[in-house]
Amino acid sequence: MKSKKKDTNTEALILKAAKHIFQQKGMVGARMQEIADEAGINKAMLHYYYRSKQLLFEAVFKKAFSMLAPQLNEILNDDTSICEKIKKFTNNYISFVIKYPYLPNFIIQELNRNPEFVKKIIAEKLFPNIEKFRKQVDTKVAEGVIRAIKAEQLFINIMALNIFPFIGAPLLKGFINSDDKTYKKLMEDRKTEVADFIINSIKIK
Amino acid sequence: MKSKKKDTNTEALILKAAKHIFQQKGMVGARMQEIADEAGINKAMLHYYYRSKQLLFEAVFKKAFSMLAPQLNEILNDDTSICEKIKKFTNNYISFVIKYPYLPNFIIQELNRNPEFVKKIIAEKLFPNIEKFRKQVDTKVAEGVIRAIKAEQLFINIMALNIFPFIGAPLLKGFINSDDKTYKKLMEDRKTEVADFIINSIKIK
DNA sequence: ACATTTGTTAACCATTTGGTTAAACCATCT
DNA sequence: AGATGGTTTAACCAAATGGTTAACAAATGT
Repeated sequence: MKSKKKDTNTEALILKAAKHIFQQKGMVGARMQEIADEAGINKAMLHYYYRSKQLLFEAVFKKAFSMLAPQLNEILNDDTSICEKIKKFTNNYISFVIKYPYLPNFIIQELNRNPEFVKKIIAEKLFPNIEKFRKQVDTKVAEGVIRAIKAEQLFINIMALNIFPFIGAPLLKGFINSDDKTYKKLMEDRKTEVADFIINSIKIK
Repeated sequence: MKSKKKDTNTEALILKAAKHIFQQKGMVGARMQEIADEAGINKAMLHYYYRSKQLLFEAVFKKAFSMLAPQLNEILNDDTSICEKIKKFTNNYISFVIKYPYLPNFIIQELNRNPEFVKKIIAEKLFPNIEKFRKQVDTKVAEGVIRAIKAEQLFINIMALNIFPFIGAPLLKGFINSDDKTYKKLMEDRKTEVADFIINSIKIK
């Protein structure tokens, strides 16, 4: 495609700035000029490297999604027991989101804005699949190890308990009357609390 | 009092159209012209009745929030037992959201865009409070009726399990490979499934 | 009946926004 | 050195957008 020189890679610089702005303000709220300013370069460069706002956005979105997807593979395509997976996943996922707090909200907000985008991503194989997890759950239910529950519902519950507290943070902070520090502590506690909650619910004692 | 002008209340017409557009596209994505078109009136009327986009938006947001808040009072300020509350709330809330599917996403998206808004709403007393619920949970934990869990965490879990499946629908539909009809069936099932899931987790048997 | 207030409209305005252009810049090759 | 070709910049543009204005229409009060 293009050259080899340059130690300051403008293309990567743009992507980094775009990631920051897009994840904070969303596709419609972000301004090309603001991205250029953040990258410290001329606005025309954005179009030189990425042609349009839409294409720049898609580059950012795909990169964000490709960071999130592997986290989910942990629960969908791992070979350990269900309880182990849940423990490992909740612990790792919450650490992950504390590190990248804008990520889940960004992805979900943009998917809601444009649901057709999902098909595009599935077509590019970035999407993990639930099949393996479903079989494992069905088997364990049949064996009587966990109580009767549909794999889909269990999966939705796991996602909800892990993801929502971050997306709904402003709302939840209002209800439970806590400042940022207190809330962050609650999230830290959830690294084990969530797994316990789920396992307590499904495990037959 | 009765006349052509008055039996079609323009102010209410605007609010209805604004609700529709804002909830679908958010504050930044919505266009004043589009709202005017949807209401079938001149754009200047929007400013005549609501002065600015910001004020029109706030009117819509407050109305939306005041619809959601009473739902939550059911779990925070009701006098029945915890299990009863959870059952009643999940059933009612899911029915409510199936009826107004854009509402939770709208509120959460806008609160994330502008977290200071929370203070404004709290100041206007639209916000339910967790205090009563906290006392009830603490008591029941002490009595040994439910297992040890912090009221805040239980509350977050209840919110997450009820709200997230709607906000994260596009994402979840992708993972579990289901079309709109199948997904809606899953949501219907959750009216009882969610309560069972929670109660199984906290009740001491 | 007429004046005043309230409601409504089309045309207009200033600013912002995504996107383009033409010229300049700069590293490399001959 | 000069030509070459990718890279960068300032200036520019057309469309869109939130908001305003002035004139007009419909009610209402006196």
